[in-house]
Amino acid sequence: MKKVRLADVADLAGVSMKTVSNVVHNYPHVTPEMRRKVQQAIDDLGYRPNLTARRLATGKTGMIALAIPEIDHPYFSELSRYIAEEASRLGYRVIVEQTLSNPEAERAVLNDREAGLVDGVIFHPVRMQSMEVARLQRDVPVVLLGESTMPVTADHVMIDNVVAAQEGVRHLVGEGRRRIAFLGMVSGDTTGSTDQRLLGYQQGLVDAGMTPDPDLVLSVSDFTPEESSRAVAHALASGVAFDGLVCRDDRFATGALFALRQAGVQVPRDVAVVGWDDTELGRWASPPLTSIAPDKRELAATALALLRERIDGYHGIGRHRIVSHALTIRESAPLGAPAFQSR
Amino acid sequence: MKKVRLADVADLAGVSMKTVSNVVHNYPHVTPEMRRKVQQAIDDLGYRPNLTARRLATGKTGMIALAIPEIDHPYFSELSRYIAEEASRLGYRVIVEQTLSNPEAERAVLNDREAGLVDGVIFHPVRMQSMEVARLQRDVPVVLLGESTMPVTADHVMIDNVVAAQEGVRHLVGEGRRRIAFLGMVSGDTTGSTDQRLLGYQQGLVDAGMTPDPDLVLSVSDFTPEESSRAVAHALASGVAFDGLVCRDDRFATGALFALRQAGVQVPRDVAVVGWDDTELGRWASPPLTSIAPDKRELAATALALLRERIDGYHGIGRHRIVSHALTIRESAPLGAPAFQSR
DNA sequence: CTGAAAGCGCTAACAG
DNA sequence: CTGTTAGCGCTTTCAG
Repeated sequence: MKKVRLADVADLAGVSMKTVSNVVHNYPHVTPEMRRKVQQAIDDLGYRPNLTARRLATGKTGMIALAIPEIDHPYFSELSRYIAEEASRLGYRVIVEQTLSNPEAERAVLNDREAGLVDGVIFHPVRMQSMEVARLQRDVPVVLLGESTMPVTADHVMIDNVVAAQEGVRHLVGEGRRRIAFLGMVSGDTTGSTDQRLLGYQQGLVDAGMTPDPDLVLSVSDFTPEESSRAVAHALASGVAFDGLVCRDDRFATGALFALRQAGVQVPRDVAVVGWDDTELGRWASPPLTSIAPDKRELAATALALLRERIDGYHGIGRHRIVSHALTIRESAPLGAPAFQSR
Repeated sequence: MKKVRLADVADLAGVSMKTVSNVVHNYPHVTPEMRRKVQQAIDDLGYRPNLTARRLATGKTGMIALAIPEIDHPYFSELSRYIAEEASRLGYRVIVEQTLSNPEAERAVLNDREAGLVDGVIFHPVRMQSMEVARLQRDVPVVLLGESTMPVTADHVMIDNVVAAQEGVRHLVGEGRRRIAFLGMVSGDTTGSTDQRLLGYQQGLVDAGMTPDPDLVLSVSDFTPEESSRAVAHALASGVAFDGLVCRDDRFATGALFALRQAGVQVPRDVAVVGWDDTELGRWASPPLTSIAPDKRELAATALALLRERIDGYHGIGRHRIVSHALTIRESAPLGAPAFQSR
């Protein structure tokens, strides 16, 4: 019961390796009788093709790497799911590379010490700068995710963060909010996702004829709900007054909801909250979060489509794709619930 | 800038392939001068070893598969994170296999059509029965996760569900709850995780001198918070009265909290709720969930340790490991908040 | 301590 | 439509 090879099957069936291979691959032109005989031998021997050998011979691994900061961040776990599903649809297996936002780990994603592991990489960098990505990128096809400005050498998929943030602000303004804060600058987040969201937030205020107030931009010391909660609690304690809040992501929004509740501030009556990413975490928050919803499925499909083209030989310049988003309205910032009136 | 091979490096350096290989692998007995020369050639050529070829030659892939129902279920995404971290610590890469609780997909995990993809598999089945696992399991080392009764042919890691559920009940009883319900029978969940939790729940009631009431065992039609919420709403509407609730997992508990809130039932005053898995979802629920907390890190470490031993040649009988758990107390079922008294 | 050569198991070009 | 054979790139005895 050991190591059955293609050649063994060929021997038993009394045919050549090529014929066995043809059967394994379901090639059309094999006589039914031949096919039967070979299949018999395969079954008898319990033969299964060795993937590694096949890869060596074909030069294709049938695998892609998905490199993300944290597997268990709700946004990334949900995105991973769609990517896994789409990949499997295209016949790829996915190997997950968790960078934990570690610069070295991010570098290792592109600067791999060995080759031939995967056919392509989908990479969401957090610390790595555009230039560095360009410099390190080698022969492996790469599609970048996330909101930073990306090098023209790589493909890139994102949503329009500026517009999305503007829409979030517009929604709050439309509901009568006049002092709208932004939650989540994080030091070390060098890729500019937050910057773009902040920019859109400011733009949204200007669009509404308001003047951005620096005091209303809240910083968080780390990418956790705990820190977000702390930041909001601190702002409230410091007397920063706001009736609307746009958050960098649902996790931060979750922490914010907690802090507001602790402080006896009612949502949405006193403060309307908008999250980002539309994750399950926000969907079941109390109150459920209104959230900017990137089309994760489309994101996954687009990323894989681009990657596939690269794998199939496309060598052109980097392409940028903007994927659609929506504002999912829920209780934390509902329609028709003007400030200071309970529903 | 194409395909630099080991042989090319050897040529340039004017040494044999073996020597280059020795340098690449940091073998001790190479003269410093030789090493320098070879390293030079490696750098000049930008050589990187081809993993696939190495695998073919060594027979080891350095990869393990993690097969779970859903990547984005909070419990599994958190578990995945620890497994990824531990795997990377041991030098393994992880490929994620999402079964979506599909029987065929689960079968495919063990019954793989091709060999040589991974060195081992960590598998959390949901639909597959013990017998079937035993029947399908082949030569690849497998460690099973989850609570079903598992075949003696495979290793298995779990927490003691019965005891954990008893503890959950005991906690509620200690806080003065007298009508404690259990939420989450799901049809099609054939592995018995829920069964064991239910058993522990019943045992816990008996321990406290109470009589299990079938009406207090709530069924859910699918593994989603939505359905859980619906089930609880239905129970409330039907006049089922309870002052404590043990949930099959945090997701169900989240749905339950929602339904209770909608119905104007206060948690924990009117109903104290205990979740299961201690996920971020529950940590930020409102109120934050008391939850049975499997030690996910230990779970991951144990599973990988067992798998590693198998990969390294252990061929003995299946080993069962019980990993520790705790009851994390939070607001949904706090200490010192007897029923019908607000805090 | 280094070099030569025989695999690892499969694919694919090329004949037949 | 089927058979032969030369790789794919690395590891690893086994001599030297």
